Amino acid sequence: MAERDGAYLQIGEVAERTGVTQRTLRFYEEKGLLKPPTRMEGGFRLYSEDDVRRVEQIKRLQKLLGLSLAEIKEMVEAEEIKSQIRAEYSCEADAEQRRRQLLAVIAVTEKQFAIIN
Amino acid sequence: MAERDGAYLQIGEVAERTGVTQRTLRFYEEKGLLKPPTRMEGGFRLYSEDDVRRVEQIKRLQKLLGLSLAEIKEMVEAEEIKSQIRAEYSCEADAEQRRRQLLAVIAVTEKQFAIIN
DNA sequence: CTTCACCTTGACGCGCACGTCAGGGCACCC
DNA sequence: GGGTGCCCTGACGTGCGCGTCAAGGTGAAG
Repeated sequence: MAERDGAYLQIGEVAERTGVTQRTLRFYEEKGLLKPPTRMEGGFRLYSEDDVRRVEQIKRLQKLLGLSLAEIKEMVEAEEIKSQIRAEYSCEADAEQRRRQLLAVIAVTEKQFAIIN
Repeated sequence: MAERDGAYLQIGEVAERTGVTQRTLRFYEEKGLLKPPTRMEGGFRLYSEDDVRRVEQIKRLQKLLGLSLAEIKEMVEAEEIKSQIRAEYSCEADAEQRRRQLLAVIAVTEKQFAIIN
């Protein structure tokens, strides 16, 4: 039943690509940071490119901003809701995205201010 | 032997001012993030305003940039060396400070870039 | 000299973010 | 059917950054 084999990745490949361990990927799933991926009949996890991008986003938020996984989870859940909204009201979702970018810029600017004193 | 009493603070006052606990102050000292403060005869710690500023700097680096205490310790030690150099070659030290500010700005800009994608 | 708030040094505990086995199943190739 | 390599789920271990007692010393007031 393997349709478009190349589009899905096993956990080991995702680990190698993103630089996190398999344990970490399962841990993120357990904590609700990654949605449970599809599985093959045997139970092996099959990740999409979207999942890979989300892992990279998590790493960025964690390493660059020092956010906890709980905080990142909230952001991820907000993303979920946002994309659901976008599916129905696209222009509102775009505004939401712009607002989020601005908030990020503001946060960074505050940091800059604090560092320079 | 108490000359200029008001210039020195006990650990409880520092804790209240900076918003960290007494435990945290002792922990930072233990880990080399704060230099051992002067003591009164009985053993009570006496902190200077400089110490207070350093605690606030540590909190900034920790909360805003998500640095580990080990990383912050390295920065603090670099500060130490820098101020020693400044005592001897002041113009060179100023250049060093400007370089550090620029490095901070670059770090922040990289973060900004990463967040916006 | 007593009282009471504040301080001291251990030492154990805890939540987070995983690491690291143990014991077993699955996929694919020969 | 037998390897070989990748995967599965527990479950316990680990380092960091402190929190939290325990047991006792200090300092200033009365």
